[in-house]
Amino acid sequence: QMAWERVKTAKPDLVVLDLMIPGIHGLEVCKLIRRDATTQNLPIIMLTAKSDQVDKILGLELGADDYVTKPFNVRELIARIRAVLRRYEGRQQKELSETFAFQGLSVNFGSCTVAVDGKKVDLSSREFKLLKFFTEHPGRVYSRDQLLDYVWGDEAFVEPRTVDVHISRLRASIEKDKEKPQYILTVRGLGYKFADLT
Amino acid sequence: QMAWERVKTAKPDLVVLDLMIPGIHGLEVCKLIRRDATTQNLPIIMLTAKSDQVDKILGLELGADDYVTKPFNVRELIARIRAVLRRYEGRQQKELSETFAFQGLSVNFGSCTVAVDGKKVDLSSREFKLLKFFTEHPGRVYSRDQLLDYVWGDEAFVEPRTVDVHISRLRASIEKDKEKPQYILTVRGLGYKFADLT
DNA sequence: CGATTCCGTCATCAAATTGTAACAATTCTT
DNA sequence: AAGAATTGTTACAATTTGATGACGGAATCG
Repeated sequence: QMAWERVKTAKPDLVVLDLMIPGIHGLEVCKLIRRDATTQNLPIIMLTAKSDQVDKILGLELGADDYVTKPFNVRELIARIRAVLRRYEGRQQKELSETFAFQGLSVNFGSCTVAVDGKKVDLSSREFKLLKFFTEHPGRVYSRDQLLDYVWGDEAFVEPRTVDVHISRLRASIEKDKEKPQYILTVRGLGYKFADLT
Repeated sequence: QMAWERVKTAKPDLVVLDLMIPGIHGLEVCKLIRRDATTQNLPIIMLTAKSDQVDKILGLELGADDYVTKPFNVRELIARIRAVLRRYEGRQQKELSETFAFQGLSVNFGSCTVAVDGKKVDLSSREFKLLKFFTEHPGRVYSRDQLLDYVWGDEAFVEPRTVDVHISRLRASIEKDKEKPQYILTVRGLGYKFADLT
């Protein structure tokens, strides 16, 4: 549908869906928005003339964030938009500020800090990026080349063995038992992985 | 009480107290919540079966934010939770928008003034905006480009390095120990951040 | 206007980080 | 157990990065 296309291309911060416009099935649009990964969390406010509960409940299950029933006050609509956006920003920030914690290791992605058993640890930016990548995909094995792709990026052309050196430095900073790493594990012949969370 | 423990550890945004659950004295929990400094302003909604006013008034004095009497409509409850949260966020925002203070640094957003250990400090407008942005997002790391986006705005096309210079000037004005900044910290390879409040 | 402040850029210096190679240690294979 | 393959570690040079002083132009204010 047109509306759906526009949402995909314009990437708005919030959508106000008028269910009463003839020819457009607002609920369908809502479903589409919720189905697509890139717009799944987009805030939606529904405008509806019927104040009966059927629509409301339907909307609820589709994940609208608020409703306004016609006839409505413009000021009220604006107030609700504000409220939804405020909530949404909070949500976004929360997601971003997420931290990772596992067996005494805690990583804060927002402040880019790392602590082991509560003690702060200093890492270089590359070490932090490496650790971040690992904690985002725990338990999965990555080859040196893959790590170069994902952590170093496309521009950098470096020897695969360089990864070893950085892993070594990272371990020196965060592993407690030098002999038996508990966070970043070597998978001989394949690469490295972060420990399974189980 | 158990409920009280849970509130302290889980740090919810809002509490719904059911006064009618046997064995739990909802009013007691409410008192406890209001007595503790960290939860003093936590929004509370009370569920009660008796619609007589005695309880309501009691609750009021204890500082509940709203009441719902059984039997109640789930939608009504949700609506009231939304309303209370909306009010509460407004309150919070107001509180936040007044002043910021941290380790001798105090920023007044209303009068656009800054003081260190009580001594007034003069900042240029850009410096103030920069400091304001940082204090509004303490602990979070921002790259130069992000700072240009958020503090300079979309119209300005400026070298990312310019941020360094402004940080340097800002530090010269507010940091006490030139060698070890305590407010605006450098995160090598990533950007800058305001100190963690913790 | 004229003076002053502010802003953006550049150059330079100091310091931290990074990549590499060489060597040591470990694990696997036969 | 010896040799081969793989991984760990160290040292060092090259590069990157950040701090700061200087300077010209723009904006502001009287």
